[in-house]
Amino acid sequence: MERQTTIKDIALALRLSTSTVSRALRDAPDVGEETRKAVKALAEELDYQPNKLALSLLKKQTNTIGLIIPNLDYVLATMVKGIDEVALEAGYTVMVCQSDESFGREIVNTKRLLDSLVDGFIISVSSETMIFDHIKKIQQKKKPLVLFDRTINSITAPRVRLDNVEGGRIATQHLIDQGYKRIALLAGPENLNISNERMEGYLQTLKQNKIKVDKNLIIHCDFNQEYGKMAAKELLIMKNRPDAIFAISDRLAFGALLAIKETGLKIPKDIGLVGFNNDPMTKLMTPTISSVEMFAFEIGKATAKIFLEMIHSETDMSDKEIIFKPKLFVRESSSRI
Amino acid sequence: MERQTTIKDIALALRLSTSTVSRALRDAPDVGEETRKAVKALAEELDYQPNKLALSLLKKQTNTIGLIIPNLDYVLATMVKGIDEVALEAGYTVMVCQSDESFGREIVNTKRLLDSLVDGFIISVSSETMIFDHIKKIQQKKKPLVLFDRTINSITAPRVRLDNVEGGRIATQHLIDQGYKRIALLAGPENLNISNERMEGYLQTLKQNKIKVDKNLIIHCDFNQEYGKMAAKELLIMKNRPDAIFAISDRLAFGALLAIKETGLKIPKDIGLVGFNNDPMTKLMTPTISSVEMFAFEIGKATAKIFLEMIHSETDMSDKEIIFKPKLFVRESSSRI
DNA sequence: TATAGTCATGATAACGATGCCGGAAAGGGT
DNA sequence: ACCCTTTCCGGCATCGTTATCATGACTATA
Repeated sequence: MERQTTIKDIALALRLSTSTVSRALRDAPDVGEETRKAVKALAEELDYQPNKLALSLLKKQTNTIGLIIPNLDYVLATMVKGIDEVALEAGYTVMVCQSDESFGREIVNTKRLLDSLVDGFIISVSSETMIFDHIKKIQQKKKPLVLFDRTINSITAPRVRLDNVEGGRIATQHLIDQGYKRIALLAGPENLNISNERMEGYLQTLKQNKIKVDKNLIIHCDFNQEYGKMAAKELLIMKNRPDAIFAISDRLAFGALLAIKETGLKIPKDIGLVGFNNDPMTKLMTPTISSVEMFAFEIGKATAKIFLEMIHSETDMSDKEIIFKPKLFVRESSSRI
Repeated sequence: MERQTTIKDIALALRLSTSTVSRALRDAPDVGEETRKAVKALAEELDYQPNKLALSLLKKQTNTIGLIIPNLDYVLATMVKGIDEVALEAGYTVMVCQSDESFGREIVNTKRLLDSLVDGFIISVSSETMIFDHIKKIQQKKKPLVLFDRTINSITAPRVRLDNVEGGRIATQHLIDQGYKRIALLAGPENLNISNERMEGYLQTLKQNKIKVDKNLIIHCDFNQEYGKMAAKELLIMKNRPDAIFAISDRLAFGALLAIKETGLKIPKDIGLVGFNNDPMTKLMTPTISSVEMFAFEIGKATAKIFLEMIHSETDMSDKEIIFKPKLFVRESSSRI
């Protein structure tokens, strides 16, 4: 690890004080024209780069954002890309930490990032997380915090998310419109609010259409195609099996698709299927799968923008909430009419 | 941004010097038992956290790894997870930067991370990158550097990668063993060595089996299912169409699958298909797609381990190379016998 | 000609922590 | 009574940079 050239080296070489060199480099006034030129020339020659650590220590600002996410699946990777793009543009670097859906890891990550003195946090909580002390701690330290995607109601902070209830509604209504009568729900983990909100939309829509809710048609499982397949199997062997499945995520829908194929049922004739996320893979399955687009990239960008706004303006934004409207892409798996 | 308690606050409150407080907190000798207890108690009470910036400045070490990757697709996300896991364990934080397959972005990211004084770099280059000055600069500054997955031959640095030639071989040989005669290759960008290595394996195997290479059966395209589909279409409408396609990545294979289906050809009877990466999705397609497993998670872990070794030992490791052996998972898309 | 006002620069403290050196007090051995 | 260890602690420099204030040399004005 080679020693970096510092402002002091330049000062010494030019018989100037560090103050003058510092001013010259920053184009501050109060520096003679010749001096400035000489300093800049030497800086260039020695490949001088200001030491960010020293600056951060002084300014108490690291230009770094701590990003904590549960995993790196298609949706989150896309959101990260959106966040990254906006942050980079604004001169911020993002430190991505995966909690891997584990509460413990999320706490460790939070602590680590707090210690590293990131300027603030952007968080999507893990599915295990039900206690939010670690997040409150961030706020106690008065660090900017923005929640996105999987938000938390008991924490007061700006949030960016999809209107998941609406997403559940449009998916369910679409299935009903296609003539499906017994619509099952493949839901995510029980305490995950994005899942519960989509379920809420599902329930509302059934009620609105005067369809009685059958609790047996609602199954919770982790976001994993294996579980999705098993859960769907369970549904399909029921004596009074559903004639449509609304999966709360495409991963689950993919699993369900497999299960359906194994039973020999025809899609969309015997059974309909709608997923969520609009993963590009939905277009590649046979049949192609209808899915709810959630505008992950846009959500990512909006999240980063709010974060930057929080950093730069001192106004309280804790009640700010940006909600994106979902859009259903109808494909073969649910087109019966 | 609340003011953090510092060692000075504790010193002042306890009428001690900062030196003593510092020693007490670090369990250094030369501190009275009572003093130590008092300091620790107060530190606990005030929720004292040492300022990492100050430490980094002093020690010239940030405990941070700069990770530059071209994108966050399934394979890379899995590798990142492996790197993350090992790094976290060792007390390092990873700064992930996506170059988004752009040469310019890769340079910007490198510069940014260099300025942030990361302790070293782990890099998988973008497909556009053909000039490596930015990477040489890292080495000039004597920062540890490990290349992984998409490595570079003209740079002397430890590297961790798959034996891609072997991967190309086993996939091609498998297709030949299944009785396919005209095997097409859906390759990646022309200057990407992982793609070229897999192609090399393909060519070697054809030669070994005394099959003449038909240049028309080799198509280069970006890693994107749309392009994969278009390229496959091109192949399929040839007068003398191939009876098997070896796609250099599963994304391309998925595209090819669609194209094949649209032409009405039967898989694996009329045409065979093998992909690369063993993306979980291969198991969900209809038919399921044979694919070459590349042990992404293990490659990630091995990469991080080498990096840590480089940091901690002073021995030169620039010729270290870890090569993982690929493994073919045969599925329906190529099982004709 | 004295005084005020530029202009260019230097000196010093500060950010938060550690490492080294030195020194006071207490105790032990001769 | 003297010296030498130990034990415990404070002072100072340091990391690289900027902010604030001070200084010196000119120049313009009354």
